[in-house]
Amino acid sequence: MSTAPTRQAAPRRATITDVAREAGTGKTSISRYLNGEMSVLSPELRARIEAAIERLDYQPNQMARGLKRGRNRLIGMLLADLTNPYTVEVLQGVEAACHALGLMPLICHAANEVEMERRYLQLLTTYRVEGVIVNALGVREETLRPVGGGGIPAVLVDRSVEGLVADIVGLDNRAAAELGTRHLLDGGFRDIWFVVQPFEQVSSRRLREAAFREAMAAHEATGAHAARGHTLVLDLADAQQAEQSLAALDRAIDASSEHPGVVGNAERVAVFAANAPVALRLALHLKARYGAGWQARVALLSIDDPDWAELTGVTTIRQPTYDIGYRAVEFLHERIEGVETGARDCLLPGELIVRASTSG
Amino acid sequence: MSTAPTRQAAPRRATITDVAREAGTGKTSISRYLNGEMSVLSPELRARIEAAIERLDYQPNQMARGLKRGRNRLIGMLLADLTNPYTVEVLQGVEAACHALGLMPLICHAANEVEMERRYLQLLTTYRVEGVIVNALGVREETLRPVGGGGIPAVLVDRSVEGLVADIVGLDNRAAAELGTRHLLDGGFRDIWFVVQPFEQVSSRRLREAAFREAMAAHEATGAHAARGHTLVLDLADAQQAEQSLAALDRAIDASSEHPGVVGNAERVAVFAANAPVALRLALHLKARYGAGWQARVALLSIDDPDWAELTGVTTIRQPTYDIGYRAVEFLHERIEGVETGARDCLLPGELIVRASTSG
DNA sequence: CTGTTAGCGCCTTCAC
DNA sequence: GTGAAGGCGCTAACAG
Repeated sequence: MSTAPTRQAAPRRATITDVAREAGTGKTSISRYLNGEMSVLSPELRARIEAAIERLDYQPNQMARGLKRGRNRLIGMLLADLTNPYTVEVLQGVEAACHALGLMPLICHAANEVEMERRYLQLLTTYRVEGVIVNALGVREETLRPVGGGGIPAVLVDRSVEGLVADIVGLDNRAAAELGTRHLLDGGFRDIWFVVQPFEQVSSRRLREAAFREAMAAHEATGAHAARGHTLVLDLADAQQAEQSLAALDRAIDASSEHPGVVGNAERVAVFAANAPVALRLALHLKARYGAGWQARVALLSIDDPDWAELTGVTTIRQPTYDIGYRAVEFLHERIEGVETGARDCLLPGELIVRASTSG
Repeated sequence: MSTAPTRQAAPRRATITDVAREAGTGKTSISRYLNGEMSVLSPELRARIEAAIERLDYQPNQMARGLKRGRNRLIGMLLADLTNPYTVEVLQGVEAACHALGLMPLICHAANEVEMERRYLQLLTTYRVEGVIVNALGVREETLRPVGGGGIPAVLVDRSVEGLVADIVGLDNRAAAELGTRHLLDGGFRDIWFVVQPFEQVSSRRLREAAFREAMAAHEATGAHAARGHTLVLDLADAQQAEQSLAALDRAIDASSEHPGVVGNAERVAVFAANAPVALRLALHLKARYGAGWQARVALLSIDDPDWAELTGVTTIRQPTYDIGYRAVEFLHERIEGVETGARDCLLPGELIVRASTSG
């Protein structure tokens, strides 16, 4: 009458067969029980199964189920950069939606390396994820080929991928950039610098920059006070380039005013950061150069609303990050379930949060 | 001679059987090829296999391999709170180590909800992960039971779990808290508030608080200038409680000095935040209450070194987060490979980064 | 209502 | 060197 083995070394997890034996029935009934087909089970059998499962601490093997059913409820989530708060916030929405839909996200962090991205993508297909949510680096369509037509369903977040037709959800970049630019213009700023990372590859950056220029041009056309707009490319991954860019900005600031603190917005340089990482880099640089009072010299405005914006009083345009993540999963889920509509765009609006930086 | 089907609807991924047929051989040889047993394959066959794989764009199904081999190279990573920059940084180390060791991390975010944590843990075992890295909430051992003895290998990050014996890697909390306290004491501060989230459940918080008190006591014993230490519990999840705590702090600050800006450290209140989320909450509150010049009133020091610390000139104790994540995976890997040593502790040192906040 | 029979895609003896 | 057969844990027809 040996009940429990004394040595608990590697107590191989109970399988469906074990449970069947324990309950004195066949595997089928167990399977039915697991899949909630209760109506087809006599209360008596059901009770026995319940007991057996309990006794053996049985938990069905998802891998095996997946293998058999051809769907494992796994989806991939490819992230370009987790140090960007935007990404983490989106992730929260993704997690929540996955949970609600019974999906399990496999999170992969490319850490801004294209090669990593490629490897992860391939790894994900190897695990037979049912779909992928991609917040891509500026990669080519070919890297994503397996994902697009004929491949596994994909939905893009924030940025599109050249040549790849897929659902995309993200900020309404045009509206957001315009909103910010207009806010600055309305505030009386006449010298506005739009600072953005190299944007050829990344659609959202491209769109923001273009919208900025258009908004400036539109303002020009109204004949209101003259204002000059500049686009400054800041490559956060290239120290050399970054230094140069920042130096150019410094020159503009130095030229704009010799009397910090007593100038109106018309004399103050406004800097419009295309996203939080850029804004942070700018703020750190400006503080290092102009001291704690740097904001008297420069008005910073940023797309994205990181922690420190409130703390430093920087005006921002907050993205509906949680919703972006949530919607992305919903879209993907629909695709997985077989929806065949053409590629959809889901553009969510940003929210302007005015703080001291642009009101001074 | 139909080569490619015109309709690419759902081109079921090629299986090992397809490849075998395409290469005109048996599945066994394909399997051998996949597992790198090249020496046992004639160059000729090997070439044919290579070609077939190429032609079919074949990628072995990890799930099936896992099912057969009993190991799927998946590990779970349970995170208490992704909004804490600490977590993200640790994650980077984890990702890197996984990559190096051929593991695939399944990342789960409990978002500070114990119930979520439980669910994810159960989900992870369901996917038959080979091990788990846990940055737990203040949960009971029972929740983690499946993980500990007899269950799947686990290694803890940052906090221990009561009653659970497992490897743990994290900051040397005692040394870090002592380092910070001494820095404050050396700076001449006489009124020091240690602010920490409810710490009964979380070992790292408990250790930091205890070390703080001990350091204060030790200072007392030296007979140097008198200094008072207070522990303030700040529950970030409870608005009511938080308000009260902050009010208590405010009273202390108000009492300490009526002449902001002209006081030395002896008159200035020092606040030692047990981690970044606490520090942020404090900074936001203090700024709201005392305005942009709040740092003239209060000296803030924090364990953790978030983005905004440099920007606002706050002194910090930086944790070796990347290494923590990396080591955690290494430990886990060893366990997976069968290492049976007793539970190990890996305590890594923090680094004091002195900024303006504590030098004024 | 319940059990039996085939596989899902892959690896692993064990023969040829 | 190579291939056929069996089984990992589970589900999905089919019978009873």
